[in-house]
Amino acid sequence: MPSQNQKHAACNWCTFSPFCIKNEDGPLLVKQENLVVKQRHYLKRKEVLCFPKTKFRNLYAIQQGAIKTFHIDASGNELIRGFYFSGEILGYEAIYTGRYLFSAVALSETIVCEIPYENFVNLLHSRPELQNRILYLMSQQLSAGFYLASATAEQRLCAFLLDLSTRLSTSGILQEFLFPMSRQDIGNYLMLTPETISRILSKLQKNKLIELDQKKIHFLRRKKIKEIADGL
Amino acid sequence: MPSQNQKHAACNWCTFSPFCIKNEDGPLLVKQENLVVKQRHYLKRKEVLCFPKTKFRNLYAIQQGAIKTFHIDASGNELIRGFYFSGEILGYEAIYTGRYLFSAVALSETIVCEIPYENFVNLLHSRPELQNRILYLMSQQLSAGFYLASATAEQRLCAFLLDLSTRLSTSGILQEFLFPMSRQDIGNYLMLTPETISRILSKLQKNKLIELDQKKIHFLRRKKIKEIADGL
DNA sequence: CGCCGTATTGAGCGCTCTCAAGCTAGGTGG
DNA sequence: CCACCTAGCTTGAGAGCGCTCAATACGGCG
Repeated sequence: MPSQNQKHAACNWCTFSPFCIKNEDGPLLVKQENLVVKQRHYLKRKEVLCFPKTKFRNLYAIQQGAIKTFHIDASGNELIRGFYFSGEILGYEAIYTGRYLFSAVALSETIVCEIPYENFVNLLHSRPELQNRILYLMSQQLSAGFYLASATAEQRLCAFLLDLSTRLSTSGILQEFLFPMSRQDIGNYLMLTPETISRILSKLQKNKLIELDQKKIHFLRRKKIKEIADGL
Repeated sequence: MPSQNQKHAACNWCTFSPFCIKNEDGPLLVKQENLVVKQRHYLKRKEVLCFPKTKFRNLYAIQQGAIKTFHIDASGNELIRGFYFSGEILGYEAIYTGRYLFSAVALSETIVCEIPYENFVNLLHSRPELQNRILYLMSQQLSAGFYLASATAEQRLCAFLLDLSTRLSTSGILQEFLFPMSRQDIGNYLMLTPETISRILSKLQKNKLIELDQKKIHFLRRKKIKEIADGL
């Protein structure tokens, strides 16, 4: 379990922070103005945050760690809908149906802030200046993962690597990071098999565009990777 | 140009109607409480509604007709992001960046209601009860096109056909409708070539699951189509 | 150390693409 | 009214990318 004396630095870049009064001690239950009640959950790897078809009650802000959302199709395949990292919000899709559409599980030890939707709505009503912020946040998610439409496996994977490198960094762009998810997860997300992911990563390494060491990836020629992602 | 004396029946099922006072005569400029000003635009086939990178000012409600949004990638391919039909809203993605991300063009003669974003926000501030509605609408778009992740061409196309049949109907589900877009557009949207679309449609017809007559499609065995979409 | 989940690498197959040739429907002008 | 033209659709043959199946290697953890 992550140490509790980290003063929750992640809150500083959480997209939800305008809705949230920071508290450095980080008690499990935080009550502020009776409006947004946050309860922190500490999840172990593979622990489930929510199940599909269960009633939608909370949005979740990822404070630390990583979450994947997915559902299992009729053939038993796991279709990954998205990844969520520090500072990102999960759950907007469920507002529409009133039920969660996907499973959400932790990819590593993860801390999430639970945001009861009812309280969230009440806060929005009482503080309309926050509306623009939430419109902004939801709009942002509408254009997420645009590169999934790219034609080739190499294009999609390169775009995904660049996407990860910006989202996993807390400030600016990283030339080096650790994959929070397995090759299998990457493959499911990009509609490819883990073998294909592995082969392309090996090829990128052979061509000196990246360096790989297990979960660690280091960009050697980011610009070239961007070109591949954009389709030359 | 569509006749103007249709009393705008489309407004009845427009998802945006809670924001909008209906007016049967349909003047080009509608002012209501100085809040949401709608200007109706009559677009001809292939006419452009907005360009990528231009400043975001308006949301658009499709009153009649059909719109496609797309952008051109570095290789010159047209990547289709979505289709919008009667009663649907276009433009949420642009809130985030403040600029339109895509081109939007009419697939046929189309009437759109222009909704200045600034007025829309003002209305939201003054009538917080509409907030839930807009959260609902944006949430809905977050799960649109989920079937794009399906593995095979046949799965994606069958899911697309079912999606179209519900969205093109104004009430309930249609067993018969006209394709508003070309095979090429369908292909671009589903990451397939027009030849593949054509071949699969022919195969579905040969197997007596659908009947085809040019742009017209008729479902003979909807349940079977659903099974294919779901991956058996 | 031995186990098991995950990653890598290889060989062969099949789905979808590419390229190319007809086909159909709608529009235009004589 | 018909000949022609064009754009979009259909159909076919062959190629290639990514999948399947399988063997091996690696690494964390008991």
